[in-house]
Amino acid sequence: MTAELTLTNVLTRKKESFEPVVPGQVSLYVCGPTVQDYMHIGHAKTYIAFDVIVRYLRYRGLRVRYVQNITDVGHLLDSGEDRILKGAARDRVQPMQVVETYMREYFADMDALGVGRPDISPRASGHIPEQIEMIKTLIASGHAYEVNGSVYFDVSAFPEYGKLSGRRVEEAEAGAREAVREEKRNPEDFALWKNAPPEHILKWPSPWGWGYPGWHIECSAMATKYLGETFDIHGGGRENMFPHNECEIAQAEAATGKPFARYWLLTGSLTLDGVKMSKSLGNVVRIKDAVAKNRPEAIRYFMLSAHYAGPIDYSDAALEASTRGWERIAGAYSAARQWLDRDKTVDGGPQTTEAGAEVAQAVTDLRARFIEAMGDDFNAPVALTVVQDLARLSNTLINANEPPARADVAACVALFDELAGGVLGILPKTAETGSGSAEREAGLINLLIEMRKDARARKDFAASDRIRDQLKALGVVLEDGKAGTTWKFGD
RNA sequence: GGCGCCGUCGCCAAGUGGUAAGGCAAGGGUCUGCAAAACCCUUAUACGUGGGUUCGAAUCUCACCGGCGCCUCCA
Repeated sequence: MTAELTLTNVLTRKKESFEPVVPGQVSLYVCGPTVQDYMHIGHAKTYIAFDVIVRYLRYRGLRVRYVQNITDVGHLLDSGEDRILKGAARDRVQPMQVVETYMREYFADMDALGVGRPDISPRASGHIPEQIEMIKTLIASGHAYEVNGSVYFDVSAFPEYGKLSGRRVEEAEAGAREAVREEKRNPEDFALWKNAPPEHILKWPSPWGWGYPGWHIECSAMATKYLGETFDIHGGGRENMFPHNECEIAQAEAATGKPFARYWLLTGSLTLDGVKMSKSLGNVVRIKDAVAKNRPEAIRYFMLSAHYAGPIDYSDAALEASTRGWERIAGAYSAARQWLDRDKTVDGGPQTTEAGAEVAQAVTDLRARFIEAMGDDFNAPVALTVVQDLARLSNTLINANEPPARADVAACVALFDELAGGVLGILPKTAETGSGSAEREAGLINLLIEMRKDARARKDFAASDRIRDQLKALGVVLEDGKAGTTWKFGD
């Protein structure tokens, strides 16, 4: 594949051609979740976006190392203090038990959404020595200073601070408590290490006494540890651009003297019915609840229907519309697969047709359009339209008056698997080769379809409608097409 | 207040200098025992508003209006 690969680099505010540090390989770091509560659909947007980006890069033949951290310490212990520590005290559980619980929930949610696991999921609590080392380096180079057992980054010692978010130092405002604020030389300085009050449960020994790491140092330390001092892509949600991502850059570049991530990809935010989700408004939709009400593939379709860098508004109506759009693709895929299965046992169609060359060319064109769309800053919305066009091609083929060639239908199915399945991950899971019971189920349904076919042949429509209605009550929908009856799960 | 993103058909959404993709919804048609699905046709002379640049702008520029995100933990 030689199609171009460009992406919008937030750091330069330009669309650039992607050139990895090591040709053929991609090092990617994405800011992961703070595991202190159930994951919500905003997380789903970001991680589905990077899941598809990683799938596409691999599809293009690149070797990807995908690192995504788990924040289980740090700022969690600061603002999350009441939640974690009070809750932990009340329930008499260790903070790490809380963290463990939600980390498992996070992975379960991602699995349900078909989001592939990162290659490395480093936890902040497991990299305290690395963080301490980096802090020591920063102190030695004059970029940080210690006060009362805490260490702060001296923003004035890093002139480039603000280059990602476009903010200038003078604009920064300290958000820390007054006591902490007074310790700092400048209000915009931020904590690398915090002295632990006696009531803190999670704390570690350090050269500056017992304490815990600051909010941002984990990402700098873990990204450079697993990807190198300079790596290719850093991703995350746009709302973390400042201060989190900005501080990551400052820490890492001040410590190593080298550029940190070369390309920054930030995802747009998700709103719910037009407003931001927040716990105080009580309008947070958890992933597990969304998955209970919608097909995971349809949720992916919805998230991919808008460009990753832009915003998206979640609502029941929007999900409904996306589900309909997804069903067209899933239906076309399912129908084509069933056509192939039937064709094996019944009278096979012609192996080639005059239209064959045309179909082959169409398939080639669709693949090229897909690769080009995704290669242009991962334009998934356009990629989806290519899959929609494939659905039209496939549907037209198997519903035509002239029976299609088996090879043509097979080519459509293969392209569905390759693009919609492999890269976008939106093909119905139930259509994949299933367990023994799934095959038995399919066999039973096909038996009923045969019996209904016989009933229709002798004009016994009461019997044929009974089969169709009863199956529908069981969640199996029959659809009569030109080439025979297909079935799908539905309501 | 500062930084940044955005405003394209009823809804969602691509397009970022060359004359408006796609999906959903709606209307008409074909197919069907009926139904569903599918397929075909129709639906923005128009891209928040007003100027400017250009042979030419939804695309560049200025102003204004409106929405959103961040500036405090947040994907």
